[in-house]
Amino acid sequence: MLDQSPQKNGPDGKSRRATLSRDRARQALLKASAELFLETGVEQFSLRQAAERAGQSPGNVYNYFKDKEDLLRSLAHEAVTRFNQAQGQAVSELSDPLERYFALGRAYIDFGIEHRAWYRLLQRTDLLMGRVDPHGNQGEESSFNLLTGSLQAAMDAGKIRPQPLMPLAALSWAMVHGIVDLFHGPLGNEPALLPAIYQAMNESLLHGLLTTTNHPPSPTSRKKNP
Amino acid sequence: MLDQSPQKNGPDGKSRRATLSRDRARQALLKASAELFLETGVEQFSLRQAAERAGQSPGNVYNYFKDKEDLLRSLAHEAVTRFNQAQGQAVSELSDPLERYFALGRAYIDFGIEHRAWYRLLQRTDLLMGRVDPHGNQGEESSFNLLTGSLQAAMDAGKIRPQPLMPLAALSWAMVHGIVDLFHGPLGNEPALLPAIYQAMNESLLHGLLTTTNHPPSPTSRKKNP
DNA sequence: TGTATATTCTGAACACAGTTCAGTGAACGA
DNA sequence: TCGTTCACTGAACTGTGTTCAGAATATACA
Repeated sequence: MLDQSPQKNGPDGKSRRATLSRDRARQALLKASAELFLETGVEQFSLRQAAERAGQSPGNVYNYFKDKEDLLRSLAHEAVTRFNQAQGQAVSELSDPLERYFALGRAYIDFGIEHRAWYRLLQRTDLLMGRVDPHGNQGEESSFNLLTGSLQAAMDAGKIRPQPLMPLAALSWAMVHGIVDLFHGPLGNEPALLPAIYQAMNESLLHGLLTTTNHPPSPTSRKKNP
Repeated sequence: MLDQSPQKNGPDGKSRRATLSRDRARQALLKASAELFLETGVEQFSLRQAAERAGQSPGNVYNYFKDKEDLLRSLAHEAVTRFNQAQGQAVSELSDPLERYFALGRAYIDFGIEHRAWYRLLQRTDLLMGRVDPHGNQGEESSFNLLTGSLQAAMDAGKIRPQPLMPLAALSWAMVHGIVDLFHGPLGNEPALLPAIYQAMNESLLHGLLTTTNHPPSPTSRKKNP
């Protein structure tokens, strides 16, 4: 029931030209919005400016979108597609689950840093990682499923210690998202740190921080005072 | 030169009463703002409503703050103090560097989730982790220094593998921030995941994800194709 | 005390935001 | 050609941050 365009297909599909015009106007609005959005970012984005750029009156926007948030959500569909493509492409030629896992993380971070405006839009509209699938695209797999899939495969193959899947997936998500967010903010002036952070992330995740003979703990129990 | 209150102390300190009144009005404004802020959050916070709540006219705010952003920054000072206190308290009775490290992370996440509004304000004003020290408080140590300090101490004590400090600190920061941000957004409905994420974070960071005999890599070089 | 000066504060105004809606005008089917 | 439909405009409403002339008030000096 997520029809944000009140397409009232009259009986026997009448008013075809009108519908076409509808689509064209809506598309023009989306295109102008995307343009403006890339210039201003989410925070500064203005409905009126978008409408003006599309050659329409402000009020007309509400014939196509419920409100500003709805327009942004529709915009975000485009971003979600790009993001999913980036994620899919990152692992398209990799079969080793661990390699896929790290490639996903790297692609995630690269996308978030390179397409800052889009990423922030995805974040704002809760469309990140495809946990809320916008238009149920059957073709491309949800990014979150790619992540959980690679982790589960790595466990099944005995490459990483068996453990609950969701916490580990969420933790991985939090890591890459946190890195992106830090580079959008307080670390924005130090892009040179990124490669070193990559390395720290890889080594820490793979081998842990400890130096000594770390008797790998059993998956369930853990001692408190070593 | 960050005097946001244009205190023009005339020669020989005249107009004492006026200055006192200034402080009271400013304080009333800050108090009302904090109240309103906790109800609305950063995004919905309104200058006019804050002024009205403080019994002042909207324009008068600009006698005490440069603009809305400046008022929010001043508000954030309060939050930064609370945050630093939480961080300091978390490690006040711990001496083991690794314990301090994990306690900091846990306190960070707890603060971010419990005091959502304050945390988002800190994030927005770039005051998080005290990298930009607002009022140079000598008494309390910067939170970021607490983090780097515990990591450096852990390395010095030979508890964790030696490696560049800043990337690891940034990575740790990104992790906890990412977790907080995810629970502010897409994971907001699943607070039950948090303890499991804690455990995944601890075990992954300590021992790594790998199962097998992971010959701990030398600190500098790392093979690419094992 | 009375007067002059300085400071605090108000209230109206401006530009811009999102949103609503009565009315216009053009395309459409009959 | 006539009605009907429907995309669209343009004005209006509320609320935002911000500015500023001037009122109100407190201070300093006589």
